[in-house]
Amino acid sequence: MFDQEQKQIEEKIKELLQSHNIPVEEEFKWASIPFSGEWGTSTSFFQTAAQEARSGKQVKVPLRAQEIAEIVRDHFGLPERFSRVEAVRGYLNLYYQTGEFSRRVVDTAVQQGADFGRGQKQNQLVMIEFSQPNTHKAMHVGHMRTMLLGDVVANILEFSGVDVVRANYFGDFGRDVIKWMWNFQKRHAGERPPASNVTRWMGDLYAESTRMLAEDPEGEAEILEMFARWEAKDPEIRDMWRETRQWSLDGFNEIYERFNIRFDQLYYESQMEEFAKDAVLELIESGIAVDERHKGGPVIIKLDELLGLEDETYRVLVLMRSDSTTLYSAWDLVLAKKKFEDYPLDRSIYVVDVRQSLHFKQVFKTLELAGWDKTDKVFHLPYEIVNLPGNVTMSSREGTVVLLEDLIKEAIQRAYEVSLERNPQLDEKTRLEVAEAVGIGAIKYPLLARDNTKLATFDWESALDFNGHAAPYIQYAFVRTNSLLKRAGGPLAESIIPRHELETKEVELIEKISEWPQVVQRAAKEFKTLEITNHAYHLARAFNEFYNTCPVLKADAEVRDFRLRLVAAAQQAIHNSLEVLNIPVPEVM
RNA sequence: GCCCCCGUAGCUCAAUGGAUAGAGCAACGGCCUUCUAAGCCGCAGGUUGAGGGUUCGAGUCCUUCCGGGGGCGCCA
Repeated sequence: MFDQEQKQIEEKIKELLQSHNIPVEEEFKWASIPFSGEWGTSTSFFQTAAQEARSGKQVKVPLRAQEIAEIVRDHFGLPERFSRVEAVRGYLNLYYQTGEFSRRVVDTAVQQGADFGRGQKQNQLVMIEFSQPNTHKAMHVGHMRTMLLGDVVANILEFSGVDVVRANYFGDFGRDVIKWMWNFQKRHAGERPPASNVTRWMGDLYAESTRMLAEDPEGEAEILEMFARWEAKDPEIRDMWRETRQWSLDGFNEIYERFNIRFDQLYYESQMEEFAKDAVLELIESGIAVDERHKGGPVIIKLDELLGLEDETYRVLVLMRSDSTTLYSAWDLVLAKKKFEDYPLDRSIYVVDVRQSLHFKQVFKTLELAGWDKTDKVFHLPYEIVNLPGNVTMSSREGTVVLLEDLIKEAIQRAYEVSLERNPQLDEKTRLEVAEAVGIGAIKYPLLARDNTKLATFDWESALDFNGHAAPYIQYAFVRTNSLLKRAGGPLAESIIPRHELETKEVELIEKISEWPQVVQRAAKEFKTLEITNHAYHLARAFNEFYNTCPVLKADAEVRDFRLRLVAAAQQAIHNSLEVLNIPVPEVM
């Protein structure tokens, strides 16, 4: 937010160093000063000193860094709008004239409103593929991570200035789907799904199909036959498939709506499968894939051999079964290209769990070998899965799942109970809205606040714990800002330079608000939702501390006017961070 | 066998290679006739799994171990 000042100071420092025959760093790193009640920016001279040492000068780096910092301090004077400059342990610390900078931070947040922190348009188009549920199965807590990660990374990129296409890729056919239909036809012909909780019903029938198959000696053959009819596009089977698939898709949409997640582009595995056979044949023709079907084997690509690698690295990719049906590796080859045919993409991101890392390495390498020129634009964004206590993997087949529907229901119920306790006089309609917002936020937050590479373990107790570092804490801070501004009534005062000595908590809050734009950029660069949750939490905490220390409505007129503007700025920053996280923002709690 | 990830306070997790490694939970002690206590303050808690290396500087990068998890030819 203070790029201009930093640039100017950079230039001055460079000149100064040059005139002292001290080597100049190409790039300046600016960081905030560890907080001590004042607020400012700092840079260090360790690298410069180290460069001197390397060029043969006899210097001790830390001492020399401090020396340089002092030289700069002494010859620098006080830059405009700064209150003081100090040289400490190799660092040059520049303290802001808090009044002027505070005004700018507050004004920026208030004026830019919903756009506060939004990056400049970059003329870049990125596709993010996420969620990828399998139809005819339930949606469980394990499916939540890709949904939330994909959705919020998309928001982050969008907010940072990139154009985004949100894509979903449904697993809508295959053996498991046929198995479901086989059981449905035998035991549930003519039935319709219930009005709500569709995915549970679909999941129950899937589990039943697994049980029934185990005790039905004819089952295997019947399923194979049905699969063959599906492949032959038998109208009866295709109709049943389309209809039942839609039930699943409708069920998924219930959950997406609950989470406020939308997609711009839907892909289906069945769609890719149609083109996959030709793609595989081409790879055989071009000598990349090896056809072992004549000896009862599959069609494979021996990647390491083709690349002349001694160590096992890419291993072998199987594209087609010995019975000439294609595998998902082949579909992914088709889809990767199709995305770029559909959109002029600069980047194509796959949000898929870490267990598929090798798969994507293989697919991308295969495309490269086949001469596709866009493999530098495709990127697998892996995340660790959600387990159950005792390192139990969630599996529809094993029945070791916590259904997403149940979690959502429980979380909202719990939020409702807490609301009754905390704020009894709320009317019923509002309370239901609050419960929804708090419940949904509470289950989203923990996964977004965890590094993608870290395994998550689901347990009911912590999932329903709304205390401390959690979404309700941030939502509550927002509600407090809201309450203050409402009570104050009327429009905010005009832009104000505070005349009073700012309280530490005020300065701290202003600093957090000022950091928001750069947090967005860093999160976008690293695809890290964690950056946003951390910052939202820090904003909320800074506000809560301010709230407890600094009277707003009861302060003297001038202080009150400034603090109300500060509250509005904090509100905006908190609001925008929750928006990016796609966590609901309740007006009251 | 080859490859990937994780290891930080009692527990769950943070920390663009930068200054004194921070939060929450749990424990203990305070703060509601004062802007909503889903809050705030205090207290305590650490050989960052171990060794070696790179660097002015390492929880962070490299390397060797140890412990845990995951992936590796016809599931997705």
